[in-house]
Amino acid sequence: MSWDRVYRLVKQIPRGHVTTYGALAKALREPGGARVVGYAMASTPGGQGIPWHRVVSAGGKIKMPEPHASKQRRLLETEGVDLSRASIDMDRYGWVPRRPKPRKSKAKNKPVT
DNA sequence: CATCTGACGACCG
DNA sequence: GCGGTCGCCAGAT
Repeated sequence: MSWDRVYRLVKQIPRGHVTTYGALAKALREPGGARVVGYAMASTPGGQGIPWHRVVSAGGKIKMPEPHASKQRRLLETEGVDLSRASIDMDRYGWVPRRPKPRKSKAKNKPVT
């Protein structure tokens, strides 16, 4: 799993919606790589059009060192996401990332069956 | 090449 | 419902 894949998925998040690190990881078939996704966000070059603020932790809660947390909340509110609750209403704003294309590493020709 | 860290997730108390 | 611990994968040193 490369971060590049994560970035690509995050960029697909529609405005006004959010997803979770785990959801992205699962979308990439890496259920245990949730932290890798988060780490990828932390490493976001910035200015690359990557809406990292649309990515929250499981349950729709924002967990991250300030000042990013505050900034994320403000950005989400700007997109119309209701942060009034203790956690974001994933049932309402939760967006499920699509499978980009589960490429099996190399385009290895499958020997005729 | 081996070891530590890290925008996390799930479970236990 | 909240805080602490272990496990997870990939990168950086």
